[in-house]
Amino acid sequence: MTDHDFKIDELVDGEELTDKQKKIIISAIESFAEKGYSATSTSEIAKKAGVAEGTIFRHYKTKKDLLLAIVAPVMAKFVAPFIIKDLKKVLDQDYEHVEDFLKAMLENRREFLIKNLPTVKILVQEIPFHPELKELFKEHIGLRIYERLEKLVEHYQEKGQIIEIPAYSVFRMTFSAIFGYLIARYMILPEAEWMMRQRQSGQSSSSCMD
Amino acid sequence: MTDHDFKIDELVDGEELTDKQKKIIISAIESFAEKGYSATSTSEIAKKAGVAEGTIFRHYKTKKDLLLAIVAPVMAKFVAPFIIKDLKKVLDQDYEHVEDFLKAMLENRREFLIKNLPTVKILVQEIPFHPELKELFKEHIGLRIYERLEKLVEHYQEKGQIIEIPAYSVFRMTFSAIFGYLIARYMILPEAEWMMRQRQSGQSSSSCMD
Amino acid sequence: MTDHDFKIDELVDGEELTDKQKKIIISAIESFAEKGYSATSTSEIAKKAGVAEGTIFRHYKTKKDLLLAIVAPVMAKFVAPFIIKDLKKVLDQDYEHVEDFLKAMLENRREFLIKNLPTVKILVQEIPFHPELKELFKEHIGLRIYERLEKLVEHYQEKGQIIEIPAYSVFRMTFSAIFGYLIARYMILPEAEWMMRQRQSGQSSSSCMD
Amino acid sequence: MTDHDFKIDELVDGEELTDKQKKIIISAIESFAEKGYSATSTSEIAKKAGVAEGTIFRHYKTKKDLLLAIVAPVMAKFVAPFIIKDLKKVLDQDYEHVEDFLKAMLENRREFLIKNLPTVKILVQEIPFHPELKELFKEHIGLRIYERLEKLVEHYQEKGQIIEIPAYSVFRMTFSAIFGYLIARYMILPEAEWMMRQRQSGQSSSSCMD
DNA sequence: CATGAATGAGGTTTCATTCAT
DNA sequence: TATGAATGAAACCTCATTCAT
Repeated sequence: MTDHDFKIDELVDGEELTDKQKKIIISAIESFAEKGYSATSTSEIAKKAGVAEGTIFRHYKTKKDLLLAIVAPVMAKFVAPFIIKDLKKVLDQDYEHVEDFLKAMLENRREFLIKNLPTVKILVQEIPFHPELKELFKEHIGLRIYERLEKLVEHYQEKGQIIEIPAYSVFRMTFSAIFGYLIARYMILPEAEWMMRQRQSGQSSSSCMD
Repeated sequence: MTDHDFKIDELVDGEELTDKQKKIIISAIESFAEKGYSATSTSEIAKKAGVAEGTIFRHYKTKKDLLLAIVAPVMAKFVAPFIIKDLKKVLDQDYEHVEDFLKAMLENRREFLIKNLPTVKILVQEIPFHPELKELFKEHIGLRIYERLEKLVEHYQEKGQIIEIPAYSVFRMTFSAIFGYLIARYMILPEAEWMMRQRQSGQSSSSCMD
Repeated sequence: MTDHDFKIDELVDGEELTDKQKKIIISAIESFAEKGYSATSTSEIAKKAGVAEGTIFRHYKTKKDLLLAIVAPVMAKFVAPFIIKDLKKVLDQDYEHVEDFLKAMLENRREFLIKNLPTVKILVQEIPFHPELKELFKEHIGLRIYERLEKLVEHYQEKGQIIEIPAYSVFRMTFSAIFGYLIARYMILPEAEWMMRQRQSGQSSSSCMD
Repeated sequence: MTDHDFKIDELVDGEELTDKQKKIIISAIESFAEKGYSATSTSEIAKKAGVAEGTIFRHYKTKKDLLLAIVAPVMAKFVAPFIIKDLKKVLDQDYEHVEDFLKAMLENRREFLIKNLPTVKILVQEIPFHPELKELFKEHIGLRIYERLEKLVEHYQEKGQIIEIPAYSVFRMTFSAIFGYLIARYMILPEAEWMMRQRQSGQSSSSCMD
């Protein structure tokens, strides 16, 4: 599934980007993640990217367009593994138990998150402030994924592995638990380096919970 | 424990605040929570508070001082319940099992979070961008709480209720799980109203997981 | 009637303008008249007025607001003499013949134009490019004056002094003739100093046609 | 005399203009007339013309060159009818009375103006702001026409049809009257569609004064 | 204490123009 | 010849902050 991400990576990022455009994107990601969208100035991005300020606006009509150009692909990539055709069957045969499914999902999305840490950080930080982002998120996650997961929940409920409560409650709880954990673990805690008194480095441990 | 919060409330918030000062704080909280610190202008806050632009700076030397004046108290209130003297004994007698302790803590901090939603939102949103905030957080949470919790972990480890891994690992996992959940459940999901297709209202359910 | 203009002058211009505001208006009039609205930069106006650029925007939210603040009063002043109550009677007794009325009007508005030359110039130059200006003009000139003049035309038609064609045709012809003349004479020709080979100066001659 | 205009049309406009050049000119005329020279951007012209931004500058070194390329021909065309050799004789035999001459001139130049409305509009709008334009105008109108008209005035003064005042005064008055009228009638009034309550359409009436 | 006019640095964006392709 | 990416100066405008009243 990882290679899935990869192909989409190429499709979305590599598509027809001039050299300077790439530099702009990279610089913007760095600065947005570090200081936040509002607190980052376009002149700063330009300087870091080694281009003239005007160049940014040739490629992205506004500063917000630049934000969207950064954040939209990570949404697309985020949903990719859920879009596999006939999801139900595939999962059915792969994962007898919900726990297996959840484990796999956690693992899979954790990898994704680590690989796209700064971009996801920007997305999570900025989503509350930009209606456009909310809309994008709704389209990608809401309308595309939610209904698939709903079926999935019902499937496992039929198998008696999930209690009989509304699917959206299951979803809400699961989402809060899994993504809450990922966000806290990889995006909030790492800022608090002071906590790491013993082992410093972020060993790419593969255990599910560390 | 709720009344505990309350006393501190008075101590910190009510202490010598002029009428205009209160209006400023309220307006600032509203705007910061809605648009973020950087994207909120002081003139906007002044207008919403019904005071002159200069008045803000009479009370808070800089815009960042205003942010700190808002965010510092919620940190203080957040740690309050952990500061009870002789925490060990108290907890020891109250909670035979870790699960009970965790349940109580989750419940207690959930109440706190709900009561201070906008302010906590601001704190969580802005902490990554302001070294001063990180420092404050470190002082409050890090140095005051962490060592207490460490002892607590060791206490439950001695009782055989927690496996023998470094205390900081236990802390990290627990923190990620509990606060990740709270953040996702109360600060991220509520933005996505679209998800609520069936039951709309946020019934103040008291079950631990909803 | 001249003193009429004057009182309005005070009312509109002098009303509550800070010292710097006046300087800004004066500088803006000068620059707009000389180079046109679009070709004049706010920084230029600020420099000429001896104020910071930000000061302009404290008083006029946008550059266009500044233009309107300059141009709106001259419209108001322009219509003033037509707003005298019971216009019909007054004119009736004053001017037996249309020619007398037209002469008086030409003379009167000529004085006005000369006294407000730069501002009127700006108005005439910019009106084609700004829908807001057109709207203002329509309100002031169109709806207020046109109907009064219509009655006037009918009045003189009854007296047999104007041929029986639609009032708006009379108005259009008269307006074109009188104001076309004034514009050409006082706003276009003076730019062509080369033509004045003999007598240079613009003596404030009072003959009706010179 | 109309066909006169035509030949010059070909001479000036058609001379060696590539397809793209024509499109650029047409787009520029449209935009300049609508928004003014300063408020029109070259990129806008390029887009409207369907050419690359750089293409404009391949043909016209600067934006102002483009303006001149548009405005210079209409000046040339404007003077054309006055340049007929032996003007004096021709006019002498054609028009016994000044009134006839003026009538013919008004009629003739009105046709010209209507046929070239957008370009003349640009010329009239921009002339006050561009010394180069004033210079061009002076060369064309001033030095070429003025002296011819001076003779004409003297001719009619000798015939006793014009009072004995300096020729330049006659010229000024006549110019103001005729061109003021044309400008007001065809370039200012048409912007005020609100005035046309009765007859909407601009019937190409041929009466001298409508 | 409170005000709000004033500031000037800095923000985003536009624009005429150049130049390698 | 035509293109359009790149430029950087300058445009309009915002903002946190100061200070005389």
